[in-house]
Amino acid sequence: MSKDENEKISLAVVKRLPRYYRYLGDLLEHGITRISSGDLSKKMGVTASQIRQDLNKFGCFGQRGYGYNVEMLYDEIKKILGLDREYNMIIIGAGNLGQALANYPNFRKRGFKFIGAFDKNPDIVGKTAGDVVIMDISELEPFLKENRVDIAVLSIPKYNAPKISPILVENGVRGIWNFSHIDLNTPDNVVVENAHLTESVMTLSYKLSELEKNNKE
Amino acid sequence: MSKDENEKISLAVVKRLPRYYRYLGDLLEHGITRISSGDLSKKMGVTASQIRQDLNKFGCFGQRGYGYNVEMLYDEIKKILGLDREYNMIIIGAGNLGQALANYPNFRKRGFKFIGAFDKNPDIVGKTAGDVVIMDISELEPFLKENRVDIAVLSIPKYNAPKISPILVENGVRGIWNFSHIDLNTPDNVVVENAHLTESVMTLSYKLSELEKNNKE
DNA sequence: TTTCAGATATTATTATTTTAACAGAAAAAC
DNA sequence: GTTTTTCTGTTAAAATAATAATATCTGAAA
Repeated sequence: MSKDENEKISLAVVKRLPRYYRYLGDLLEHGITRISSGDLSKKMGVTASQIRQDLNKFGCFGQRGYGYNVEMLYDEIKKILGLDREYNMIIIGAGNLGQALANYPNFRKRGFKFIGAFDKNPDIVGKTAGDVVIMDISELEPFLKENRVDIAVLSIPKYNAPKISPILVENGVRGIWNFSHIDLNTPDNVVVENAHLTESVMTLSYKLSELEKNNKE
Repeated sequence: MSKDENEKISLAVVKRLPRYYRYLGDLLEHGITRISSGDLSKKMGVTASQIRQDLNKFGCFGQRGYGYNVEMLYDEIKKILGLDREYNMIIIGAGNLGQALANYPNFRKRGFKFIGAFDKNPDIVGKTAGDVVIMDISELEPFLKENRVDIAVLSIPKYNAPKISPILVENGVRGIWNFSHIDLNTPDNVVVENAHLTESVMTLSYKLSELEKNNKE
């Protein structure tokens, strides 16, 4: 590797990696074995320079005069993203969204494995979400003590999240995928990725408003 | 307004607005009528400078020596985000995720109104998602010709998305909330907001890997 | 072999974004 | 009232990020 291993990679770069990964997967599916940053940039609508710089942060994966080997690069990004292992996941809040996630088959394919689901609503406790039976939320803590849980999906109303979050943290959960409309306060040894759908749709409505504003002018 | 109306606001700023909006909503709920950028910055964990600069892009909403009036600022951001109107939405792909979104009551509260849902799976056509009956995908085009649809939620497998997207565009849909794992090519008069959950969870697994890497050192 | 186009790694430049600084207006204190 | 403090809008500086430029390496064809 050409770069300082300890150099902190910016989130902007990291957030682009899954997209590269997706495009490389598509290329693989189409049997394309090599690609240059220039060609990839045309496909993706970004500058070739950015692609080269982004990848170069993690190592020298390309070859001058040749480009990048698709399969090799795909595997490298897979490793960088931590997709070369399995994650045990649980769902907290097995409502509509929680169940939708549990039923989504692609997660399992990528190594994200649901091993439990919890809810406080007695009407759905006992039913299944994906492969797992929904347990009562009171069983969460004992479950955590008996099972290694890497990621908790938090899809509960915002006012409940601050109660649940510490239980997760204290029992060894190190990753939280947060769909609740609240910012979690977690210690440094826990990582949170927010998936705030409401904020996403608000961004869309902003863009729509801008569009209409410009049309009127 | 202090600024050039035509100045293009960067997406980075826009993406922060919903979060301000959420915090202001919380303040309102707690009966707090005024707040300074400094106090808000402590709550939100961002710099006061950024808050002032962000807000100032849209107007002079604050008052020296006083701060910001919570309710007034809340309403202003609401307007900026285009949340002071209703949006007619449809769901394309009423699988687990589509149904979860249709059933989420907060959308309606915010003015996002589902008026239709479509799927090609005959097993679910005829069932209801939220308030609407799921129609066969063949009815999409006639539906669009008869109803004003502002936003289409695209939650279908990626290989179907390129077929559907032009139908939406040609029939007047101007906003697409894209959950499909593909980048849509749409003309300038259409806006797309991607909600790529897979990319989000990959970012989480990256963060987890970094965490573990640092622990080992 | 040698040459040369192709393509990267890397450095330099430019643009954007964030943070800091501060003058001045309003509110609060006295 | 007057003074002091608060707190914004705005300008300036610093830090990041994106783009462009370039030196260098590779592989293949002549």
